Amino acid sequence: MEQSLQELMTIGVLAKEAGVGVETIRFYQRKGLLKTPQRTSGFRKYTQADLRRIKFIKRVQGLGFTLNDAQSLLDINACSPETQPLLEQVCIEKIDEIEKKIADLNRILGELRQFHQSCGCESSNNTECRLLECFENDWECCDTFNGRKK
Amino acid sequence: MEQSLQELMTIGVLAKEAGVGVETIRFYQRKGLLKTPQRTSGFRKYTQADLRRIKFIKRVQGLGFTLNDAQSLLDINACSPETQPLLEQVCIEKIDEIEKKIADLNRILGELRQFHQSCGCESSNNTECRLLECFENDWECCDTFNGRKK
DNA sequence: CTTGAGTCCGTACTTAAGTACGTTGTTATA
DNA sequence: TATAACAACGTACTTAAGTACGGACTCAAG
Repeated sequence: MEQSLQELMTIGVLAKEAGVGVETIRFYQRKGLLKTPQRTSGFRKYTQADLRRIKFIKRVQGLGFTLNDAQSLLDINACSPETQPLLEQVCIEKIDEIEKKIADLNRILGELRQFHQSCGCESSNNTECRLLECFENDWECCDTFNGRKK
Repeated sequence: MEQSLQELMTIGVLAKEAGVGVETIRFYQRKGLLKTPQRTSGFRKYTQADLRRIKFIKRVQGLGFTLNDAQSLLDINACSPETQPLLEQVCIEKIDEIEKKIADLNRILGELRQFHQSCGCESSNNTECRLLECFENDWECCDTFNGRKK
């Protein structure tokens, strides 16, 4: 796992490689997401491991995790027998959270579709259907307002 | 549509009725989501229409819209033949957005479940499987790291 | 040797959607 | 009439995840 010294990157190169801004890296460091790198004459020097770490962060972030989540995941990075229960718990919690989110969004989606159907597009000559009322009472009002019975 | 004067509410009553804080109402007014109400001796007085408006805002907010979205929706409040295409477009865009979100979360969920299965709990003596690598390459690495072939 | 690009640092700003604070003014009730 | 409860106002604070700024420093190329 030795790092050949040739591959050390400046912050700018690392930023470009990782597809983030320089300031983002400084920010991550302030947050403790990246450990303080070695320096040569004041300049931060980064390794491939740092690059992997940032890519990891961006990836889990893209998966709906926060930076704090990412931090937790990084903290329990090695799946040793000790950290495993912790990791498992984090996973279970996150799975649960995402399942809830999906259920929520599906509910919203259903409601939106219903609204779109009954109020938005079908009836072209409805002067009575007002959005405010349509959004009240779980849309049961829409049909009435559109002059059609339910 | 006349408003009997008896029904005018103070900001506190309106807040309680709408299930929001007083400061939220002041904030909505500053944002232009509520038009400046009439006053009696300096105190804001609100109507049932204001209450409906706030309930509308909270409802569409619960549907995943932002306050700016709510503003737009309120602007095109009347579903007249003119505003209808606009309304329809807003709905379609939002439906699309939510569908994407759900698809994304489902993908994440699958990946997390897979990760949980292959890295998190099953294999108890894996010292090699590291979360970082597991999250790379869409987790195809996990099985390998756990010493099992795919 | 100079110039320009890159880097350093601390600090302030950004967006969204409020929440909290401190002071002053009004109203309803005991 | 006194006092508590409520209202008004402007301002500042909150969280998340950065982005921007300004002045100083360093490095590589011409």
